[in-house]
Amino acid sequence: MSSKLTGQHDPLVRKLTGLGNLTDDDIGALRSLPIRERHLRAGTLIVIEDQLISECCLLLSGYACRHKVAKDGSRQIVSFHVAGDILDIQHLFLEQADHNVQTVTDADVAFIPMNALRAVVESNPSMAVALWRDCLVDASIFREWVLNVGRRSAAERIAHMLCEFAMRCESAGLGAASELTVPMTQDYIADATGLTAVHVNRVLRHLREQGLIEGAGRAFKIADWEGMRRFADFRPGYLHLAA
Amino acid sequence: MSSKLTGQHDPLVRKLTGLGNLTDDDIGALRSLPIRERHLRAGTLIVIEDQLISECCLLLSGYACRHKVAKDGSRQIVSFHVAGDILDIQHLFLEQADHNVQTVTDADVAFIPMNALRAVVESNPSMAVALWRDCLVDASIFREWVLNVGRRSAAERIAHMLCEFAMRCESAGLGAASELTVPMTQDYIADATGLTAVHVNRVLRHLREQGLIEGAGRAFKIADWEGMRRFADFRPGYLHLAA
DNA sequence: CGTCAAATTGACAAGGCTCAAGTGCCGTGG
DNA sequence: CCACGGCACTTGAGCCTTGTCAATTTGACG
Repeated sequence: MSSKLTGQHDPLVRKLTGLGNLTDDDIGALRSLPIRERHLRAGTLIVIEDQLISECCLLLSGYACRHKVAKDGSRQIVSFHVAGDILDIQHLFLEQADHNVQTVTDADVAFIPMNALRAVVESNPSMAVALWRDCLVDASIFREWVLNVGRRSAAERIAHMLCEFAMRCESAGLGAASELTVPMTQDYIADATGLTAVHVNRVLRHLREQGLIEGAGRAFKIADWEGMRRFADFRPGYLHLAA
Repeated sequence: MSSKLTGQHDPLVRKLTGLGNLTDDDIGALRSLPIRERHLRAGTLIVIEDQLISECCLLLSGYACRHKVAKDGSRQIVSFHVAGDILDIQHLFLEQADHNVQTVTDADVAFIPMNALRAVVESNPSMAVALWRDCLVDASIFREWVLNVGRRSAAERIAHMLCEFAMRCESAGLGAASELTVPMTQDYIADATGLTAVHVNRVLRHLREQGLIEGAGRAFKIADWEGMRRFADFRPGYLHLAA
């Protein structure tokens, strides 16, 4: 189960060293965390609202999202996640899940017992700071999403979401933002922006006509990064990425 | 400046003991934090986006909000705060502000040097857990706001926001949720829900006609708590209040 | 009593939703 | 190798919720 010799922990180590200064000791502690690895098909639910959580889930490859469901059954995605992201670190100190976590594509995930993680946090202050900082960045992104969904037009919302997603992929080491092909369906984009899939489709056509994105159907990418950034009012300070 | 003898620290102590088990030692450390107290008029900006932050602001009385501004100048409020709330704990580990903080009413606030707070966190693990937990609850509320603004009708949004606000006031010791008179103007409600003030006015009239709220003009309160809860789909689990 | 911010109301416009039909793509099974 | 089924994408027509603009009223306070 434990695995000091393989590279399973690498995405996590990469992520956390980007968040703070980890000592060799910290990294050793990270690498000795017990891990249960799983391959999941697209659309698999990992965390379900109201569940009691005892394991922390780390995304090793693929994409995932967190979402909540309204009274009428409609879904609101509250964040997307890429390789290296910790999907439910909030359960370090909150027992009960307040939202669902689901894979968007096929994905490899690693489960770490929350107790083991709590133990590492207690004995490694700089690890605690890195993880705490990760929580704070998460919260900052949620704030930007409230603005995005609350005060931007449909086209701006979608453009902003795409800019953020591309930049986070780039910073996770998945390649240049301008080369990324978007992995989610128009349904996912709709649920993330508070729109309907039909309207997302129309907006994407519009963005394509403006030359801001390119590529047909479900395989498109950002064609004019600077134009998109300006159109979407994307100011990435809120991602708090290392300079 | 320091003030072991006065009750200035009490709202903070109240808040944090609700978040975790603090030892006498922790509370002593809290009470010996240096504090600079100020009275602020309604509408005063406390934190401004992009600023570098060196002090933490605690709300002692009155109400405050955090907000972001879109390209076109429109404003999105991302959270409201009540007495006892820590307004910018995120700057414990994020240097730069990604949003503004502003008083909604006249308010008393206390500024604590961020360094002093970091020192307390380092030497008092249970304090760290309580503050970390506070950050996690904050984030959970932001997620709910994304759902609120993204997937609920205007009336449901407003009703939900009012339910949350009332319940948080109650849990902060400001009196029963059903007795609270709402302190913000229709402009604030609009900016918090992603609507216009005109439409908020129309919706409030509607809610009044339904008997869900009562009271004229700027002084109204929830008249039918159970009805509001049901109408707004308000399930307070996401507030992670102590049982 | 004047002033100013907030609330209120009406008429009209528009952005985004709903419903419905049709297309393209890909994996599966015969 | 082809037919089939399913899912995602695409497009159109009409409607509805909410926004815009503008005028008026109300209430608090000096």
